[in-house]
Amino acid sequence: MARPKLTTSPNRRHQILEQAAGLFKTNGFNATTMRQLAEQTGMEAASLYNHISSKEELLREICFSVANDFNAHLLQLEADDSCSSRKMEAIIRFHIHMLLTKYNDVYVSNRDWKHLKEPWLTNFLNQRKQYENRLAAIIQQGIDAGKFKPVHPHVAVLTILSAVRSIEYWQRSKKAISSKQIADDLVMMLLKGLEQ
Amino acid sequence: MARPKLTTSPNRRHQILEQAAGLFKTNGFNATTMRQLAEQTGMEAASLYNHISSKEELLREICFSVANDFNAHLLQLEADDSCSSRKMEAIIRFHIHMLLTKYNDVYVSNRDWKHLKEPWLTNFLNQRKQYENRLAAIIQQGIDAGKFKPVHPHVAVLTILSAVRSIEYWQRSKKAISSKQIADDLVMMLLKGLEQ
DNA sequence: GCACAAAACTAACGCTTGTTAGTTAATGAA
DNA sequence: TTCATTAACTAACAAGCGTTAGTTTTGTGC
Repeated sequence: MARPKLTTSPNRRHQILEQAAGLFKTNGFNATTMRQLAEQTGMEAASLYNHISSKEELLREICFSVANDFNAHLLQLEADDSCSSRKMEAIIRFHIHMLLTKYNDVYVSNRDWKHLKEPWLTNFLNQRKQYENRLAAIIQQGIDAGKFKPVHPHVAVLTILSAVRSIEYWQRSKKAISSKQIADDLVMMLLKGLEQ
Repeated sequence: MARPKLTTSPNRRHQILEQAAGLFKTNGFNATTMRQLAEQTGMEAASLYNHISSKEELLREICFSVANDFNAHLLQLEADDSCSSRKMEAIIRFHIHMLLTKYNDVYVSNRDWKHLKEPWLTNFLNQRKQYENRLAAIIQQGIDAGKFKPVHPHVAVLTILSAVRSIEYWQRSKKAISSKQIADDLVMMLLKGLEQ
């Protein structure tokens, strides 16, 4: 009667997920084959299906893991009573932190979410839209308080989120400039502007 | 002895290229099939090869056409003797203008250049790196003149280029906010910052 | 050592892909 | 008319894909 086994099974699955994130990042979701992934994890392609149910499931776990992290952080920040400026700085720094610590996952989630299947695709997009709306609300509060320039809040949100993604380019050659320097420059530029 | 024909041939080829850009933008390069492209242009997949030599050739023409436009504009701007701030604003506005007027091409070039084959891939990357270096030089001049904050110029370049790509998200639903408003907000945020 | 489930394997299926080969109808110059 | 050229067609190939089926090995609890 099916006793639980407690072998290395959960580790193995986690290991597959990590390798998948690396391959997805490097080659893209579509261009990554199950045979490549199998080779990296030291087994045959068919054997992967003892641990996962489909290729898309791997992508799904990556995307929603990242989405959950961002949602959790924002939820915690919204409860805070600091001013809009500090909140926006915290958000920018958290995005940078996520890109630095979970580079593969965030990169794949940013680029390959289109390959999610329904109903998860719709769910993912709804979560993202909600996230952007909540950021826009924070910016609107800053504008109302006279702390931010009267730009359209949604434009500001997308500008900031796009700008933060420039970190993706630095992750590869992060020797030349320190992560802290990049993060500080980014926060400065986005909040105070490039001009003196 | 092979007299030139002057049929509709060049138009047909140009039409294929336009449809390809649209499909690449919507579905991505890999996910776009020659049979889809054939259907859109009203012929069979095999017939396309009377006008083009490969699928990648279509991508190549798109990418290098965009690269040429950006290079030409920068070359012209460098000859100008306006200050660094005006130059950077002109660059930002030109990127926005390109995204608005050649949306499909710029979008595809930004995302799908990875699928170029050698030696064009290397050539494309070299051109892009050179372009970024020339932008960084302009920013460095601004810093030296005390007009820009002393951020690392390459960080500033990538931040600005990434931020400008947020326009991609607006192109779809451009009814809510006017293009001019978005462009002005973007220039303001990047040069003067979000904070008042 | 026996039973049994987890996890590996081999083999193959069904489908899609970009592209080629060979053929046919239309067009325009000589 | 003749004849070369263009541009369409049909058919098919060779390769690669994700996935399934069926089988064998491995490891642990009793």
